[in-house]
Amino acid sequence: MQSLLELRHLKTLQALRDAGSLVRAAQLLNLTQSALSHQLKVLEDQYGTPLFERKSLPLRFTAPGERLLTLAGQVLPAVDAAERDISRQVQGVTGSLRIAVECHTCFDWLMPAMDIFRPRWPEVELDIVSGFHADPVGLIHQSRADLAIVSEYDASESVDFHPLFQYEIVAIVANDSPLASRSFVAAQDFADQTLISYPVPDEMLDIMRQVLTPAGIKPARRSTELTVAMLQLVASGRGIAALPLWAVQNYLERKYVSAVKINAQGLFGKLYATCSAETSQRPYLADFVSMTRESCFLTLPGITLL
Amino acid sequence: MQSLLELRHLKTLQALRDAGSLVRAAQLLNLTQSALSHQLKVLEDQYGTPLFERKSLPLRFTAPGERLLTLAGQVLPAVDAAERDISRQVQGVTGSLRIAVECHTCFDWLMPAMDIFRPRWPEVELDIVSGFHADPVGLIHQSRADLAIVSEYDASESVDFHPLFQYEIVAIVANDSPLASRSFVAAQDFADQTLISYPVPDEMLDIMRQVLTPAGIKPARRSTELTVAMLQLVASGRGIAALPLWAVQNYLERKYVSAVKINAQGLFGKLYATCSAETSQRPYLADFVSMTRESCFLTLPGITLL
DNA sequence: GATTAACATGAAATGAATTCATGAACGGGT
DNA sequence: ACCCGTTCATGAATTCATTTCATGTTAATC
Repeated sequence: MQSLLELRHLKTLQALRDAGSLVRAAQLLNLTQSALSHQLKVLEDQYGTPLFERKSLPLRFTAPGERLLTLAGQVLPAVDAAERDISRQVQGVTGSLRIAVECHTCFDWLMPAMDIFRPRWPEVELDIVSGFHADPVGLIHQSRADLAIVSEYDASESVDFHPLFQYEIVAIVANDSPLASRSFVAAQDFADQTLISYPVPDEMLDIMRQVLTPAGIKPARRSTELTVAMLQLVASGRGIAALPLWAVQNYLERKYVSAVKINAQGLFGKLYATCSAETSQRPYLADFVSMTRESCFLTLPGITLL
Repeated sequence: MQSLLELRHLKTLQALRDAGSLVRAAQLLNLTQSALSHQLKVLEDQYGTPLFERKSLPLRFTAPGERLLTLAGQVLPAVDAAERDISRQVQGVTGSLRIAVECHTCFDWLMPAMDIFRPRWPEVELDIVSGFHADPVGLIHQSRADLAIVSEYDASESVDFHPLFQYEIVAIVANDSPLASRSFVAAQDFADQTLISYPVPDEMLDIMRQVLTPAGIKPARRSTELTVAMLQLVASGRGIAALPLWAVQNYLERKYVSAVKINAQGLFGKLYATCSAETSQRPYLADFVSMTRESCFLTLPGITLL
């Protein structure tokens, strides 16, 4: 009758609470739903009590479940802290993490992620390489950045790619637009529209790169830096935009504008963190990547981890 | 590069510190020395640093090793506490643990063990059934005791046995006795001696039961309640005693008396905790047994866990 | 009533931890 | 100095636990 509780179980319980369901928790942990189900069953058998109510949404934990979550809350941060301390003892970690971004919306999740990172690695110089760069990988080679957030995986580059997440990009149209009631829009629907976008080159926009350019369609363009401004233009009938679903969810719920799927299968943007092989070794890099994935998964609605 | 640190590893590290060597730590954990060696190697590879110095005695930990020990010190008690809380939530634990002992020396380790137990299970009524009983198992059947400490394993009894530990029983003789220089003594050597013992029936003394009675030897007896008094009698040449090595270690180091092995293979006393099947289920019972084994192993010199 | 989403479950497969069987290194004793 | 006993390391085999796969069940939704 030995305790077979392990840190793994505590992590599962926390993920379950944070993610709200076994399926989502499993994504967070890079495991299958089945694995978690088995794991929890073992624990419940061991303690002779259920740990959470399966039916209810939101998920509710039983008293023993809550007790284990409390335990996880004391234990897991302590473990994290200890492992970071050891990293410091072994290789005096005093590096830098200068991040280059090529997409505007990235800031929405990058800032919170950086805020979590900073106190965890106080001695790492954390920075954003200002401006939007068409070739962020170049910045890494020139040592002007340590990490770049990019939307394409290119195995041929001599850098490491760390998958982050995937999100759906939807067409944003005025509520009274004829497109608003369509089940999806295709490339041709953009032909006679003004595409409202961020002020970046074509090849940095997923909608151009993945949909319009391949179809040979080059709509009029109008650009602005701010997402709200783009939505204002759309709402007032000046054109159509293509934005991440998570970035506009709030406005959709308030029916400020309408969203339509792009193509029958939908259009998806992917994000990777890329850095030199050397940077990949740094303990804080792995921490940054996994922490970012986690915090994005928990805060951005409708994303999928890669 | 996920953290593969688990509670198991923290337990190993603590056992290593407490036991002072891999071999002893392995006994404490019911594992082989090899298992621990592999476990630690994995950790050291993971962190890229040794965790302790192998050569030095007493064992020394490196800074990262110490850091993990600190972590273990915060984490493991918290885990213990959480699991006890859950036991209470699941089955309101409000039982009793009345312990019957048949051997005098047992008190030496039983008291400290009880002192550790009490704060861990405040709601369990902890007691010693006073007096020495020839048939402690009977007390269990009569519900006059919940747990008995016995020295023989008898599978035919309708009670559960929980092995505790094994210790060597040595013959204690005066320093100037001719027996003192022998490499061991046998049954015949007791024939013309006075056996100094606790005031209990023959069948409760290992030396009688296992050595003298089988050989048909029945020496004169003289008895006293106190171990020191027995040693005093031996030292002044009044006879010979047979006592657990761990109980007399102090006196041997001060050369107050001499110890001699009994028979070529040595004489070993074994101890088991026995209780009803029902009592075995109680969560605090398992805790008492494992805690007792551990505390005895760490404090009594020269014992082996069963 | 079909359809989707979430969880459970048994069997198979994977993978990790442990043991077994050694070998090397160290530290007394004689 | 040389054995002898002890401790730890190591590679291969084994055992054991965890995870996945494939599928079943249930509940909620349109």
